[in-house]
Amino acid sequence: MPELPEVENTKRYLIESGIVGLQFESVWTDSPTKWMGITEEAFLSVFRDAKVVMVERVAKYLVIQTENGDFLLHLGMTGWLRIQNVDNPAHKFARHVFHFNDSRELRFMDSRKFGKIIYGEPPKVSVLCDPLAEGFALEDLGLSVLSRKRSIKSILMDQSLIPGLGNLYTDESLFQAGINPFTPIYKLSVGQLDLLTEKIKTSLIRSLDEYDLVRGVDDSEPYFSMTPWDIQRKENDPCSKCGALMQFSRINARGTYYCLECQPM
DNA sequence: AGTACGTCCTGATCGC
DNA sequence: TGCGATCAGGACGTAC
Repeated sequence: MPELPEVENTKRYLIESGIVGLQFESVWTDSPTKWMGITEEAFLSVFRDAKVVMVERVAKYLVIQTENGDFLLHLGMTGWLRIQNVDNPAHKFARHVFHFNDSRELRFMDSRKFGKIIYGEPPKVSVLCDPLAEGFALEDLGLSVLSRKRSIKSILMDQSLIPGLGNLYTDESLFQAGINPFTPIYKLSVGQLDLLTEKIKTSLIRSLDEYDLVRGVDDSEPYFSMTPWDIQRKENDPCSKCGALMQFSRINARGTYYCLECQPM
C-alpha cells in the first residue's frame, strides 16, 4: 500500500508524465463521498482552465499546485494514479478522472475507496522533517515524546509526530534495527534511536531506488507490489536473518510482524 | 494531554 | 466447486 516511497514515486511519475502545464477541463467521479472540502462541481468552478504548475509531496499527500491554488490527493490504502489518453481503456477501479484539455486524463484508481481528494484544510504538519530528507532524526522528537511509554511502533506510525511512515516500512525498519516493536520509546537508547533513524532512511531509499528503475515501464498496474522487504510478513515463516519463526501481533490494530531472536523484548 | 478504538470500504482470501 | 465470512489498514472522529 502507498507509503512514503510510493507517494514520492507517484509524484515523480506525474512530473515525468508531463502533468505540469496541463489544463483541467472536466472531472468525473464514482465516489462523491471521497471529496473533502469540495464537490466535483465546486472543483470545476475553481480549477477549470487552471494549469498545473507543480506537484509536491507533503508526508503521504500529493499537492497538486495550479494557477488557481492547490488541492491534495491522498492514495489511502489502494490508490494509484496514471496519466493516460482518453482512448486508453479505463481500469475497472478508476474512481476519479480529471480530464485535461488535450485528450489526456489523470486517472485515480482505488479499489477500496480509502483515497481522498482534499481542498482547503492542509494536513497537519508533524514535528519532524520528512524521513527522506537529509536532516531526519528520531532524536529531534524531543523529550516530551521520547519519554513516553507508548510503543515505538505506535510512535513511528503516528502521522502527527512523523510524516509519512506506514505499517510496512515501520515493521521493516524495526526489523533492520533489531528493535522489538512493543518497546516503549523511553527505553530506547540514543544509539538505538540513531540506528533506527538510519534503518528508516535506508529502507525507504531502497524502495525508492527500485521504483526509479521501473517507473513508466508498465503503466497498467500500480508499482507497489514489488517492494523488496527483508522482513517476512507471514506468521511462523522463518526469519530471513536467523531462521526463527516470525511472530504476529497487533499494535494499534495494525498487523505487526517481528522476530523474537533478532528483535528481543 | 495522551492513548485506544470505531468507522469507512470492497477485493482477495479463507474455510466449510 | 461454490459461497458466505473474514481480513487488510490510513486517517480521522470520538471516547476514556
